Amino acid sequence: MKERLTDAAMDLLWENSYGATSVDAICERAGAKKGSFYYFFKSKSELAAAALEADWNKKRKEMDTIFSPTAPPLERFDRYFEFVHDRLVEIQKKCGSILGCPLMSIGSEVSTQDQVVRDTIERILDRKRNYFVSAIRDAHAQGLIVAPDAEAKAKTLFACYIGALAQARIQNNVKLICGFKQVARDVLGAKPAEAVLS
Amino acid sequence: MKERLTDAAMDLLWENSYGATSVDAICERAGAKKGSFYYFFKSKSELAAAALEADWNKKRKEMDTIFSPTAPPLERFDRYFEFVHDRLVEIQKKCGSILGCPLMSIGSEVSTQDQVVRDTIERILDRKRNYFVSAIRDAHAQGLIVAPDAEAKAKTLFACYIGALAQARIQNNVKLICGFKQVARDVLGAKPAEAVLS
DNA sequence: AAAATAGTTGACTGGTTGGTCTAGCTAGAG
DNA sequence: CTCTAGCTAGACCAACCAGTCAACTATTTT
Repeated sequence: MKERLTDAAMDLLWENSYGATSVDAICERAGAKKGSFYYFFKSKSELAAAALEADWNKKRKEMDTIFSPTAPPLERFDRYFEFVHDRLVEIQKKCGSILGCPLMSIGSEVSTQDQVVRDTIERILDRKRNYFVSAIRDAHAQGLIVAPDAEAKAKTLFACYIGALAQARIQNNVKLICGFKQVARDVLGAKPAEAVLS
Repeated sequence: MKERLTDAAMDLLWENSYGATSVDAICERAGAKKGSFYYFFKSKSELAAAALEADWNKKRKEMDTIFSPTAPPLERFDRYFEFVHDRLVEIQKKCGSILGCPLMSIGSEVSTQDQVVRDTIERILDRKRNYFVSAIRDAHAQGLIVAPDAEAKAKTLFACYIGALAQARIQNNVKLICGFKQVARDVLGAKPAEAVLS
């Protein structure tokens, strides 16, 4: 039941927003009653934090696969952005909209109002960013890009990435993400794929 | 009074969020009564749209100055990002938080729920992006950067920019914006300022 | 001065919100 | 069979929500 609740919450939070998602609605979708909700979670904001954390744990394995150190560093990004794109399109089929990044939309909604959720989001964003950092570090070490400060480069790319996702959500337009693989290479300062061979 | 209402709405929407901003709160801050509110606006969402539009009109002149075609194209960006930074810091002093870009946070909050506000935001974002496009076009024409597709480049830079703002809000951290001038130059593929002279 | 227009007031409504509480259910251990 | 711990049911609450309305005042227009 606890899992059903976090799943339902995640769906609704992502599709709508924190403010527009009521506890009643979450319960209804999860097939639970109010009593169960407040048995497992002591507030709406704690549920949101738990839902985000649970969601992250589900995605973690895929992230580990995609960003596996055995893959060529720049390919990791290609595969990641392709993966995200495919998933967003799939969700768009279900719910009619490009939903972007939940951490981003929920994060900027609640950041001034809910410290618990904000902290959770910050933590998860940081973990995600770390995948970027090590891929960039590896790419630099292999001479594929010039990025002596991998942290800074990762921050830039990450900002660019969530910015693109945010725009995709606002405009309900997937195109921005389609072409993001190339944008990422530009931002990283990588030569285009074919040029690397020559 | 109408202006007082849009101003109050803008403040509260930016500092908090759409969902967390009640009509009562807007009225209280504007020193108006409910009746007046609904005399001028027929709904909360219409007020939000009006507030965003009014806010844009206030900023427009400054944008025109900063992005004046008489200024060297890359300097326009420098001055713009500096301007945004200063303003965000100033607001942080008042309200304690880095608030990022209101279009962004409100936009991704309401995008799936409120078509009126969403359309307004999309329109304003587009106008903003256009300043980027022409500056990039000019920079390309003057050989300062290589950007044959100015539109695409502008989209990338813009995504990067609002992504950085979003992160700044979520983390309540201004550092990301401090260094954004340099990031922008990297994304644009410009040589560092001193190198241009040599 | 009369009439029309523009803006203001605050009490009001019906519905929803996040959250509480208690009584009861159910499955497994003794 | 009984006891108990984990869980569920759903009625309930005060606060708050967006939005309405008829009555009022101030300003212009005629």
